[in-house]
Amino acid sequence: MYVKKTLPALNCGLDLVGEVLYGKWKIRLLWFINAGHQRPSELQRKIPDASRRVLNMQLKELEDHELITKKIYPVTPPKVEYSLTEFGRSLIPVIGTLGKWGDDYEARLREVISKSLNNSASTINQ
Amino acid sequence: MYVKKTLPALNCGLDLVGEVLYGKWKIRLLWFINAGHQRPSELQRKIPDASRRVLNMQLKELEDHELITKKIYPVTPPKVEYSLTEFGRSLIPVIGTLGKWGDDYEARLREVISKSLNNSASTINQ
DNA sequence: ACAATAGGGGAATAATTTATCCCTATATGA
DNA sequence: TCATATAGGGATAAATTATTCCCCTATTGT
Repeated sequence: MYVKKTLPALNCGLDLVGEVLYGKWKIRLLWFINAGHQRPSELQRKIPDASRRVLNMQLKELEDHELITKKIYPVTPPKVEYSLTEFGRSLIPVIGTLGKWGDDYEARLREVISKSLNNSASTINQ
Repeated sequence: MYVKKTLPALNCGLDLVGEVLYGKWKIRLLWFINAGHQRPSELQRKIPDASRRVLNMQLKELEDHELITKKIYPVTPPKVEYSLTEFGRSLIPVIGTLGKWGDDYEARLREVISKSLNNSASTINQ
């Protein structure tokens, strides 16, 4: 298992938020769980660009940070459901704000993102 | 220069936000620039945990994404000032929300973060 | 002549994160 | 018997991100 070699900086609130939210899919995981997609396979279908493996790992971290809980039903085939904790739920409005900004500026964002992608890649990358 | 090999997913607003904000120091850079710390050396002093190099790289990306502008004064020793664009300024309330959540739950966050750090590292890492 | 200041950039390397591949287990349906 | 669905983990490879080290510019002060 991988162990961090450098300790994170934890000065202000922003550092702390970064520590629990920094991960490519974490915000989306929280968002989808909140939206009622609680089972791993559902989440994987919702986020097809992420590998199964990394979703499990990030879910584990969210669980370690007490933003979600995992309930395992002792049935076959196995059934698992994730839910937001009270703590995790308190993050939802914050993520909502983030998503709203993204939606509000969607066109602008697509423009600047594709501009800077083209900028660095004249080379072929599929 | 490094060129991305996998294209980012850009489905919803959250994906787009992620694309421009995902970077270890970007949010803090925006925050400090907004707070009036506009010169590179100031920013480096404010964020001593980041290397000078990576701050320059992330500032460049923020500039490419049109969230900040860079003004170079033709003097010696050189003087550079970053400012938020109108677009970048629109992000400040969002970052504020994020930071407020971090501040509100500071104690709780420190607790869960250090718990999960200890959890994985029984090994020495300074 | 040399150091300090202010700002940067290239190359190599280290650290971290994500992806791929393959394996486990049980029950159901073809 | 074999495929499918469900959930997950280990090992390894690849991709990405960040750090370190060294170099360059020009001026002012010692």
